[in-house]
Amino acid sequence: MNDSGGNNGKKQARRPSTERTAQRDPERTRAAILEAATREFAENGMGGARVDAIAERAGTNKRMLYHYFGDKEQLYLKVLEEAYVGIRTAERALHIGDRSPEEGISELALFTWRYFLQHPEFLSLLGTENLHRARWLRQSVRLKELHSHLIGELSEVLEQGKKQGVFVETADPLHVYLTIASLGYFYLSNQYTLSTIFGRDLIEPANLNAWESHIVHVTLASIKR
Amino acid sequence: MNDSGGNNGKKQARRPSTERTAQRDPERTRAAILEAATREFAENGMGGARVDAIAERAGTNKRMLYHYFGDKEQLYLKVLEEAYVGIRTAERALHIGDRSPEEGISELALFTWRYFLQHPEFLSLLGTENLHRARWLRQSVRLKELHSHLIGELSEVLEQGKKQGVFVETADPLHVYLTIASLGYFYLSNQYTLSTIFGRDLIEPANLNAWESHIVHVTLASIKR
DNA sequence: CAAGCCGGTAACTAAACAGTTACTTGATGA
DNA sequence: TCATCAAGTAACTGTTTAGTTACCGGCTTG
Repeated sequence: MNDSGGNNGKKQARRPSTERTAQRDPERTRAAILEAATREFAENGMGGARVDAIAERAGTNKRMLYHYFGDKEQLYLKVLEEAYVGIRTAERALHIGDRSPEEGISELALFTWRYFLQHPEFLSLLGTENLHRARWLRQSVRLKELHSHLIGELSEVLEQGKKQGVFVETADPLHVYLTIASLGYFYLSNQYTLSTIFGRDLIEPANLNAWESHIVHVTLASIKR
Repeated sequence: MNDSGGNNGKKQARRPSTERTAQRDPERTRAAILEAATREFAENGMGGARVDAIAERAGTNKRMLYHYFGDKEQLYLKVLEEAYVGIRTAERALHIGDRSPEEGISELALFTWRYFLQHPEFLSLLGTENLHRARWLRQSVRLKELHSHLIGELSEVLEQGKKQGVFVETADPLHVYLTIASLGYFYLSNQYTLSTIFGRDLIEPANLNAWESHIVHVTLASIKR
């Protein structure tokens, strides 16, 4: 009775691993798990993502995942935080106040659109997090201060434009940002249902370029005097 | 040894049900399942929705769900189709060509915004379906013709506006619709993360009203000559 | 130079899950 | 008045899943 099965309630010794151990590299393993998790959560949502799939994608196993990140929920929050840090960091490098107000707004709109286009996983993660009513994001302490900078800088550009008489007095920084983000987010995140129901391939380069111009046009038209 | 458990591999007779059977009503049961499924899928996505939870919410059991709808995927597609039929049916009742072109566009924008506001489950279902790249919607035969009417009617309104000289010649019906839908969809579907990161409660009535006006303003500003 | 810690593996477990089966009940029409 | 079929119940099953445990081995340090 040395074989597997048949001994109730008692653990039995496992066969020792005979495979050669891969080179150790904690940082690499951690980063691989985070990247694999980003893809898995983006493709399948929080509910559909599989811990086994993440471990396999990362070329490691579940034990390491739990070792570095605690559990599935904490790993998910880490992924979400990193995604936000990514876009806000790139945004800061823009310095939209350096040129004319109109160019500043146009630059922000173009940046946002292109960032969304190049980071579909960011859009997916936002979608998943909102499905769950920001349940995990709300727990994050890191992220609240990350966003005041954006609104502050945008506010300055708008003020300058108002002073120069090119923007209307009612232009509001949050509204302007939400307008830019709305137009980019919806077009890209909903491209699959939209392409299906309207029978037009929205991701085709000609259509993408047209929408890019449209975003800049709409944003400026809504605030120009 | 007549008790439960202990006889391997062989089925045993089940105790007959002693509970009183509820009144039979196939239509009611079917409708209850569909409504419960709509809520469950909207709240948890396709991956997170539980068949047991749907049955319980509908006040019935899994057997009936499989009896009426085949399986989880077919039920989900039915829910999605009904959601689209719902908005497109309400939209048709608008007759946006009956007044001036400007009023027509404004009416469509207001209708879309208010419909989104009153049907959060529709937005959630779109989000889930797009996460899966319209995997199920693509299989639907019913829905493709449902949308040509919308674009057709919108196109007529725009043409009339161009003829009257109030709209620019470049105004495109799909772009106009996508603009309206973008501004409504993003604000509402992403309200939870947005409220969290910007520290402002977007669902507060004052903010909702401001955004409603904003949508109409932006849409018209983008096409007015 | 050995002891123990840290990075790593793979098998294991309890619970949850989609889907099925065995059976009951009520209505209808021949 | 009974055969038949549709509506309904609840227990069951095979599989998947998040999370755990037992064990391994190289590197660092006392």
